[in-house]
Amino acid sequence: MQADIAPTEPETAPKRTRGRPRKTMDERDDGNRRQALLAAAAHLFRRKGFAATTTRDIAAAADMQSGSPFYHFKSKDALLFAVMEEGMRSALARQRAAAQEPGYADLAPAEQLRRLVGVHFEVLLGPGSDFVPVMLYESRSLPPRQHKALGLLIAEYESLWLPVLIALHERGELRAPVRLARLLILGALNWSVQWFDPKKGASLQELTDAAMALFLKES
Amino acid sequence: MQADIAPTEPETAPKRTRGRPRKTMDERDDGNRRQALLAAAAHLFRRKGFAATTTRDIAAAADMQSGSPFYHFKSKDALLFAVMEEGMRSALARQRAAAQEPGYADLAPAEQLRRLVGVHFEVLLGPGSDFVPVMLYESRSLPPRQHKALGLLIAEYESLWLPVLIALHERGELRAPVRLARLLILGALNWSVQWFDPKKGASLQELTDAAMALFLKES
DNA sequence: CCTACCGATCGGTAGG
DNA sequence: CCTACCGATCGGTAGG
Repeated sequence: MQADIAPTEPETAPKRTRGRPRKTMDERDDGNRRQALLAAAAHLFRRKGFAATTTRDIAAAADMQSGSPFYHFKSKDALLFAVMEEGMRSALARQRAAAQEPGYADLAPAEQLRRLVGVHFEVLLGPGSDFVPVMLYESRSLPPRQHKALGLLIAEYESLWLPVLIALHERGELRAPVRLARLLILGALNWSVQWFDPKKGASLQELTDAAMALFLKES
Repeated sequence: MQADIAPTEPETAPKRTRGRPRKTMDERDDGNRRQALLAAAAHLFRRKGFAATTTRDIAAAADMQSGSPFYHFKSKDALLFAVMEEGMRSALARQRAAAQEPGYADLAPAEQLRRLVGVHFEVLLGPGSDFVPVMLYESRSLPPRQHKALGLLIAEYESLWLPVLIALHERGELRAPVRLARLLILGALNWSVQWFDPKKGASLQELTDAAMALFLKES
């Protein structure tokens, strides 16, 4: 997802033994400093929350000085919004890609739901998954205007689930009312951000299986 | 908890027409100022988050001056912990009361789960339900020591669910692995804090029904 | 509990 | 992007 042209580091003299690596030319000219800021912000916002994270924290994590984030982003709010927007666009793209794989349309609804759930867990818990969790847990920190803009993307994402849930409901494999079911199901998945530990416990595959077993009558 | 020997307030003339009501004798002597602070803090922490809430905000909401909260609580952290602890103790007490109603032990496991779910929704979304949501969504703001203390109460609360889920699993009414099922189920319920609107949409009863229909094979 | 206040920190900016 | 800096705000305290 992220371009990561890792340069060699031509430091002529090894001056430092602690601290993060100093920026080299390659890194600087790259125009990827904005991405570095986004990734640092996403990580810190997820770990400490938006309000408790300092723009100085973010700058340091991206190896910059305290004022430099404002060269790339107008404000701290703008950084938050950019993180969330990137998270949602990426999530949407991944779900759409999964739905466009050959043969997807012929799958049984239960199998289609399994794909949705699996991709959702990956987006929430897989590698590089800081962006969407920030979106989920910090949206109240957004100014109203941007909150509304985000809402459109969220609605789009949720709309991907509806036809599948309707089909399952019609077949009797999902008994709860469809719209409430969607809220409850997404809640069950989203909450995993709070407790999932990649270093121990279940794998994403096991999680997906458990969710399917929990929600569906037959599968 | 704190002695509160409040003097009478000999205002000879009514000077104000705006602003929240001035404390009267009854309110002041009460020793309930601490409770007022707790309720105000819970409300604001839930709405804006812990870090984004100012001790000045809280003081104003409890009709005090900016320094006064620190007469009742050692620090802002202490206030947060008190909110969370009260929330968990109340939730535990309500679940235990529900489990002690006559005939509860003879209920089918599905019916016992329904009680657990119903009380859980009330604790999260019913009147005066600011305390537990704060606990759910702000626990990362707690210092480690208090985070651990809270963890004990949470474990106690979760332990109430296990026997019921095990019984359901044995009967084939719950197919997912019990521990994962508990995490997913509580997640589905807890997430309702994000979207539930008491003024429109489903009632708590409908929510409970939908959750039961979603999770259980027969009921 | 209020008054008056302090030291630290924070988001953001000018100017290069 | 860095340097140097500002104004505002914040948690907390002394002293009554």
